[in-house]
Amino acid sequence: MFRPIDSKPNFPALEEQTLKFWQDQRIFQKSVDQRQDAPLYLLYEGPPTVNAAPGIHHVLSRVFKDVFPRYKAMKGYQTPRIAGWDTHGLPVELGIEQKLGFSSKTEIESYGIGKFNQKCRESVSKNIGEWNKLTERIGFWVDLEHPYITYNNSYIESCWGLIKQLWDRDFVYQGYRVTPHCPRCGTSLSSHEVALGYKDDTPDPSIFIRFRITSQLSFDPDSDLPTFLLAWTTTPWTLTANVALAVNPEEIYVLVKAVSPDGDAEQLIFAKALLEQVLGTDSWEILAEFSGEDLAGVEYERLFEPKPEFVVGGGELHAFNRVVLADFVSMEDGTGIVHTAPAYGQEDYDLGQAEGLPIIHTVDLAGNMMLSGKPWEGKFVKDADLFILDDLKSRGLLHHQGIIKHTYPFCWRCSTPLLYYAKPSWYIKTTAKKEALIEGNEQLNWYPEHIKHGRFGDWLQNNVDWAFSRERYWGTPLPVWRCEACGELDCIGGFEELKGKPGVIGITDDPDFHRPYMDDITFTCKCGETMHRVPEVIDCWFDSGAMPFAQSHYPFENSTLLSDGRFPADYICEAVDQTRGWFYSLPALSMILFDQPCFKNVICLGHILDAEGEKMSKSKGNVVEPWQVINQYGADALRWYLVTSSPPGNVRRFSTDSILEVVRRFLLTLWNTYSFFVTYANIDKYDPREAEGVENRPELDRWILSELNQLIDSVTKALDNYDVTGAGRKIEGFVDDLSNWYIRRSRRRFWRSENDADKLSAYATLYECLTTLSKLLAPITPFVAEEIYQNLVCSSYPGAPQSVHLADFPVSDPTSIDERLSNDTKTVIKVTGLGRSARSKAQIKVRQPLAKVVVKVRDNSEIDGLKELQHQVLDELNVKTMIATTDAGQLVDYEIKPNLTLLGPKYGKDLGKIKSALNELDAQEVAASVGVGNDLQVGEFSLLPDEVLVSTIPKTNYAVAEEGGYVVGVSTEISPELLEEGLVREIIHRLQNMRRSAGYDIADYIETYYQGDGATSQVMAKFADYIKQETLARELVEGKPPDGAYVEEHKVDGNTLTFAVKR
RNA sequence: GGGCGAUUAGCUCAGCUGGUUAGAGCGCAGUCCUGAUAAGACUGAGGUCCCUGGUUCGAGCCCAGGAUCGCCCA
Repeated sequence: MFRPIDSKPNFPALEEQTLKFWQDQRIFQKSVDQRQDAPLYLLYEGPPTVNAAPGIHHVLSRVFKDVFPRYKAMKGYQTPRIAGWDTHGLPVELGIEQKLGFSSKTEIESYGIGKFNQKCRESVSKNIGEWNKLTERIGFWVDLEHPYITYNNSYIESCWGLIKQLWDRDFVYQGYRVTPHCPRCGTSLSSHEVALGYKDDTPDPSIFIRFRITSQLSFDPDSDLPTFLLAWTTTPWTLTANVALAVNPEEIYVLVKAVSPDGDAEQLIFAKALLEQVLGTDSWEILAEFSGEDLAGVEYERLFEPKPEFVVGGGELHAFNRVVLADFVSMEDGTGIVHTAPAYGQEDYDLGQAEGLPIIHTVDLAGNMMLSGKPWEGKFVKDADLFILDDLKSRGLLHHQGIIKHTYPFCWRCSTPLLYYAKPSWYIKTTAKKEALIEGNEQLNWYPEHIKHGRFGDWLQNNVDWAFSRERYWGTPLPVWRCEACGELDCIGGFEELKGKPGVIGITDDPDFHRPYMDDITFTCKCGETMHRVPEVIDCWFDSGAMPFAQSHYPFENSTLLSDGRFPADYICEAVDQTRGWFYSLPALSMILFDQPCFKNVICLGHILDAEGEKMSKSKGNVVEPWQVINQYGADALRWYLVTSSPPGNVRRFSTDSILEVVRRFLLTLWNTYSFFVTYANIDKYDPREAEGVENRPELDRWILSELNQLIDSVTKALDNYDVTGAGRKIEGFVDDLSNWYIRRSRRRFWRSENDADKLSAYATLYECLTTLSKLLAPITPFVAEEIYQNLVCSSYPGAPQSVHLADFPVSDPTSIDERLSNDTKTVIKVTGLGRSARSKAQIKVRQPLAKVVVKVRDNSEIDGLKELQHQVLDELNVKTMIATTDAGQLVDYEIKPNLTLLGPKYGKDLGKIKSALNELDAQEVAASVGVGNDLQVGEFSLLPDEVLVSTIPKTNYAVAEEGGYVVGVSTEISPELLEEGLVREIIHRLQNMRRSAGYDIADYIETYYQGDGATSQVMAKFADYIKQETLARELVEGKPPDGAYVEEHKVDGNTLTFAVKR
């Protein structure tokens, strides 16, 4: 006996029971342990940042992370999965800052770094609890009991070990990094914060400046006139830090003779494309034309001579500045010559690095000009602009000026304009491994594929060194100590190493590897003075990129990690915003350190928007709360929706209505087939063990088993190819076939009272479909799969695996696949659909039997197939005979068309003529002639039979429906015998409904009473046996019903009848 | 401003190498069927395949430009 089930399931409640079963029996544990000696299949869990509670988008990635390891576990792999939590970083700090009401770093420091970091730790620890709860509830199987947490000492120490390896191989250096800086708050802003504060239509000066050339130019015609490079900027104050002018090597530049706004003749060099925009349409003359490349190295006079201490880094400052080449120089606005100040722009800085240009700082962190003896010293940069312009004007270097309105970032806290400002920073020299990174990317399988050479490939092509230090508090401390006296640097690769340093002090018994405790540890330098840790912590992306190693405390433990099969991972999955985050930090570290990529396959998910296509955000209040969905519909419904609704890489719109649709269309359909099976199997006391190896199954059973085995094939292929959406959609199609064709067609086989071979075969077949489905579904909807498996398999087979997730994934049996039968059945389904359509047009209900159906199919093999299965057609359409043919002559008239696929390539432009000539011919004649294989003369062209397409138009003496080459007609004449039969069917239908209304059980026997006049009650008597059999009636009595009977009055075919039923 | 992606019915999505009348599910209206079904079948309404050009005998699909939305970067 199977456990009886509710035909109206409460999925969330069922899932809670399943969760409890998994926990009590430690099924996840077992699913990993039982494959001890099997090959490994590894997922790296990209650690979610636990600075807030999880949202629906986290459910998305966690479901996609879950499916493949579950699948591989059933395929025989060992699949350990370690959970991980990303706990460091600015978002966590900002949350605490907000809670404490701080707006600057000085406030944090006076509050105390130790106390501040403690708050950060408490905040993320609390969130981990929330994340654990949701992770378990959605059935994401990952080891939550032994997670890696980036704030743990062991994790931090691994990061130190890796940094030390980079350090020893000269991959770490100190340089500058240009960050958006708020001069009022005195702090850098993250890109997210910058995005909060862009303002359109910000007015700024737009100025054109002359730079006097000092080189001899090869293309300079002999002239006494002074020659200038003309450059453009919107930030005059940065001119004080100019070190180069950049031109685009691909663009055309010109030397023009012009009259200046002041009326003097002069020679100017700038981009030809911007000539009219800058100088207007006349008053200039082109003297020479050349490419930007020709300008490389041209030298010019500096506008301002910096004090020596202003030069803080980069290359040497030469007597003259020079022109350099840069692809990013655009012809959109300005002059095509870009003023370059590496201290005040990211592009400028990168260019400076590439060209070995010096870095000049003329502004302090408060945004004030440094002391230079000029009129603008000590002024805020925006105020200094005026003084600087005056100065340039007085020296004849300002060509002209105006105002531009553009988009500019402001501080989201205080609305101060942000300055791009180069600050000291530590770098990892990723550019040294750029080619290896690009090569490594070739070895990765990206889903969707376009990311590989698109977004991610481009990012690698434009690789710049990784600025990995942060001037913050809650993060892995950079393990570099510096001697204040001699400047000696020492990178520490582990805690033991630190403890062993000469003269080390400040180490406590129970150390915390965070600030400020690490800041307090000092040791003695070779020179005899004290070494202190530098103040920076590291980018939390380094933390996450280090997870393949740090999650195992490598290299301090697990020394064989890289060689024992635990590296690289088979699979990772995150959303598309990670292309420059984790998708990068992960291979960057493993390629640089170990020369190999650390994962093989990656699914890159699209983002989730709300039902209107708007981004979900707290301020809009359109954020979907995952718990609400799960509690209402269940985790399986959510999982199925996320997996099947759209391909993983797409942006998707999320609405709870769609979840309801998924429940109805898929989960309930599945449930109903399951419920149907259990109901009847229990009535018949069906035992699957008796039915093993049933031979000679009827074609309907062979058909669904053929479909089932094809399904196993295609699901396996799809999942092997990381296409879970395809797998899910295939399963959906099968469940639809199973429910709406197999079971519908088989119902009578299950109702029959005798237990014959046919019935046994039906049970065995449906049982096999359901148990196989439970395994196919296990990776995607693990809960309902478990429910079906437990009830159908475990109940009958005590020796079976304890859980569906401990079972093997089904393997297709090729001998069960009968493509011919599958195709023939497809034809039958098509034909019956058309038949019903035809009946519907003639308004003849299916209960009314008809004499004949004529089916026109596309070829002779379909005729054979259809004849093979004709009883299905007869039964479905309730007709007596079927005629199958390829000639629709008795149903339709003919229509002819040119076969464009063949004629197009052959006749090309003459196609138009052929088309109109063909229209002139008699379709009936052409059809007949072409049908027997004759060529066809059309105007001047002779067409082959294949080159003419013959199709049909329905005639009137049948009710006809047509689609895709099939034509189905049902005869509309109804004889008295057929009418009588229809009447009997109608009566049975009414009685069945009455049984139901009376609330009788399916298997209850009844007594039936009827009273009435005319033909209808005669029919009752005539077909009494048949009616009794169909409605499970012991007696059929004409006369008054006894007390307690259920009575209804009916109008059947114009006669009034009183029916009564009694148990 | 740059890069990547998307745009097909009211909604969610298919659509093969360019080929004849662009499909499914949901929703809506109607008819039918039902002894598993919260279901199913059929019919109908619903399409500027984002727009504009181009290539081609022929474009939802290829090319160019543009629009809108999303993401990443400025």
